[in-house]
Amino acid sequence: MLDMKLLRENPDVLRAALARRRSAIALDEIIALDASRRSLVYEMEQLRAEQNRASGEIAQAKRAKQDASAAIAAMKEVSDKVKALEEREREMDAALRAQWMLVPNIPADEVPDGDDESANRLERTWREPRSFDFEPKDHVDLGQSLGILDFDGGAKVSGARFTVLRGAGARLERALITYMLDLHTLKHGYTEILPPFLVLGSSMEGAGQLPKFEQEAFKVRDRDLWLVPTAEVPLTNLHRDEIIEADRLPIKYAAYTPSFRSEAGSYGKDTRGMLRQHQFDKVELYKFTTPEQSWDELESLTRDAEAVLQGLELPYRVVTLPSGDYGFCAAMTHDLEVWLPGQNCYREISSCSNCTDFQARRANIRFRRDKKPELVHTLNGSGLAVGRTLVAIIENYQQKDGSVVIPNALRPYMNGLDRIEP
RNA sequence: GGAGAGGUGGCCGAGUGGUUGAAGGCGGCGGCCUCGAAAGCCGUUGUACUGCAUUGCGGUACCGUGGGUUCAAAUCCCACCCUCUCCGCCA
Repeated sequence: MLDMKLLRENPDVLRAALARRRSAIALDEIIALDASRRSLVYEMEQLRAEQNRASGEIAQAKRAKQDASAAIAAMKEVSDKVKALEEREREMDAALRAQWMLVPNIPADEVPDGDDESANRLERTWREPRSFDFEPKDHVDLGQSLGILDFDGGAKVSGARFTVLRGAGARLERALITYMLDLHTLKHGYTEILPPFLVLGSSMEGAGQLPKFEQEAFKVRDRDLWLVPTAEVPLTNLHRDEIIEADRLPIKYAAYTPSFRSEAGSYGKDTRGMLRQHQFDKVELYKFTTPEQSWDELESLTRDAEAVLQGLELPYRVVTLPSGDYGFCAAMTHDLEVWLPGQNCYREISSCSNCTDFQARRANIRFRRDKKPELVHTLNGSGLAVGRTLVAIIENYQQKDGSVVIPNALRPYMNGLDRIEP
């Protein structure tokens, strides 16, 4: 949620920013709604002030055993008026809030202008893609012939976009989770969190998932509980409605959770394999910082995520998303894209964003350094998407005979196993 | 799932329907005292929105949440949420 002051004091700046973001929000409507609500509130408060004044007088009269029935009768009228105004104010406030909640964060100035991923700005590339002296297969063929990826089993048990991992494949997924958490907690100074995988609707709102992305999320029937689409949701809400002492910042969390996404609107996209699933494991990095720190912290968070790929020796590149391609809460996003030989392209494996104060305002997360509490900045990034990392390992470490070599860094987590063979 | 207790400011804890933003205490901040500190004493101490105003002075709201009664609600009524205790069930 943006600061409403932006709407009142700098509507043109806001309009330009939203245009840059390719957002089709009807600002004029919101501006008009806000103005009429505010004049209504002013009128109501005048009447309330009168009520309070008269109420004191009535109390005094009663104490002095004087008759106050005239004043009480007069106040009855004022009271009715206030109630009517309250009713209207409630409606207008709800309408205004509903619309304002749909306004996305605005991109930072440094974000390149452009519509979609073709306008990505390449920041850096790490390692050249490996050259094969045979035709590399994709993870589907490899995983099935190795008996570690069971797509039929996933479909049988849960339908489309679910995969069952077996044997060394399941072990590899678990090894990756532990490896990533160890790296971030032991080397990068993050505190490990294991949050609930079901959260309240209010938590989804606090993190910006609702109301806009309702159809993207899975909900428990008849209860106000949602399956987390990312650990970002519980992590954001961990400090909801808090005022954090400034010397505790930055707070850095690393959390493993599965992520549940309905992937509505992506029918026919990535249907083969396990690149796009309804459930995937992810280790998420999350930071609460001061406004001054947040841009540096975005860079270090991105580096922390990169360290996972470097540790696994997987070739990747880092891009900055263009203005028209932003997540709802993000002011700037770096994507990490890993090279997938089986797809012959780079694919997103992590998305690292500075949400500035957008989430913090919704979730009411502040810090105090002087007298006045100020909103924190929040940042999040995958460190990494575990399922896609598994895919990247299978495809990048495949051998001519169809086996897959285990990256050195993971062998301690695989009980010394150095290769998965049929 | 059954029975009971309770939710008040950063924390603890009072609060008869009428100058209650809310006693008291703790903590925090400022000061006195001291070579310095502790103790003691004095003072101060929320958030949001908003009007005038640019150190400041007002207004409104906020006592789990949402409704209701009333001229007036922390206080009365209703619903819901959460926490705790006991019983049952369960990994």
